[in-house]
Amino acid sequence: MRTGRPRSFDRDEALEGATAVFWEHGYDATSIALLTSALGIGAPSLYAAFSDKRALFLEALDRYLRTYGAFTERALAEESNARAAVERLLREAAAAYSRPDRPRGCLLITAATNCSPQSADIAARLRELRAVGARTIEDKIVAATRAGELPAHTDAHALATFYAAVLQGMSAQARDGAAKTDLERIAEAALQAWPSAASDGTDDRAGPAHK
Amino acid sequence: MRTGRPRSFDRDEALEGATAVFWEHGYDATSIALLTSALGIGAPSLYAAFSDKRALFLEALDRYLRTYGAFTERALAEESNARAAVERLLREAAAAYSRPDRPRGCLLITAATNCSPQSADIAARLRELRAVGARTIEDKIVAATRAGELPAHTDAHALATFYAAVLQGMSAQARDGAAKTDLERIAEAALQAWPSAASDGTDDRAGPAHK
DNA sequence: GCATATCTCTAACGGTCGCTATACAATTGC
DNA sequence: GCAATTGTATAGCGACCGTTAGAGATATGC
Repeated sequence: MRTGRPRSFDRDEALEGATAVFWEHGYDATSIALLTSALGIGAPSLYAAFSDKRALFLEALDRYLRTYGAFTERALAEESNARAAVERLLREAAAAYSRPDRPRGCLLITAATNCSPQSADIAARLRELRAVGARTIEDKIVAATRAGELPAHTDAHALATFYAAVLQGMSAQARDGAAKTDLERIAEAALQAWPSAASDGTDDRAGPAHK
Repeated sequence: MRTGRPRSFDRDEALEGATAVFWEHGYDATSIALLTSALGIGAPSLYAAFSDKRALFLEALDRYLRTYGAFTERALAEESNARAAVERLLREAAAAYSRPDRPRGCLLITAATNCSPQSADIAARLRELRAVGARTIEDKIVAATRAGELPAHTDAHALATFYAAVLQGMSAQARDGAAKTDLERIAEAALQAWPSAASDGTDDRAGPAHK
């Protein structure tokens, strides 16, 4: 067994708590004092377990994406139909962003919206990860278009950017206090922009999703 | 004439500069040092002219809403047709959020997304102003519904919340580096959710905007 | 028991935060 | 000219920032 005085707290529990604080206040506005008081541990213990604030945030982010935020990848991977995947994505986001037992909105979207110049790299990292997510949606749409599920002239990039924007808007609305049903209605409205299968690419209603 | 040593800078120019800094970094992440170096004036001059950081922000916010952000109110007030008003609102937002000579996105939407507990009142104020904006859209939709411009069963609150979310999503996308054309395509896609005039309230395509 | 290893606590580091006292500069009124 | 008034520059306030040294606590190995 490992020698020395054992840690007085559960590391994963602390990481969970830190995730919640970062989720609520974002990277810059979360101070070490806020973290230590929320976790009930001293600063030296926190530093011994997680190196420093930046590393702790990145680990919390990673954990978030593998748990609370994993529904996005799952929806896109598990649904074979692209429209069903996006619908599930939006509906699960409506639920995930408004859960009463968790901070509202999405950590990936909100945690580094306002940041000082010295944490610009954190903001850049989150932006990059959001771009990966948007790209995953776009790839799904491209594949569906090739499979004939969508009109041949579908502008996958524009459509993916639209749904990425809707997710960001839903996160913002959740933070502004929107109810789960409000978010669900946003999701339903956004699905109206999905190009109809009957479209031949000249249909005005599907305009923005075509070139 | 006014006695004493004259101010060495133009107050309104300084306010303009401060607006840009707050717009870029948000309230909390904007330090006095960042402001004074950007404006080229000393801290005592800034405090003499604007009281303190909070008052300066609120004044910059007020100025922003009367200038850069005024297009929202204008679009809703000047267009008699609700659909035309929302379309103009979204298109002007696409342009306003991506102007190369200004910070990207919307100050009202982004300036207090991440904030420490001690600036919670600033965040609350911005949230309140956003709610007023959403309410203005909702009122426009209610009036249009009464005028027969929209189906009688139109859910004005849901539709207004959707477009408020789209604006927030467009602002986020602009901050993430989306091009003006990307934002325009988001606007076009969002307009697909507008209930068709021919709808009788049982049309599935207009579902989310009806009760 | 004792050495060793690891964690926790108190206290404090240098740096930056928002903000301001004080001294000096520049103007008007007379 | 000189008093009065107001802005600017330097320098520093107390508070908090992220972070860590040093001392004490608590486990294992033998």
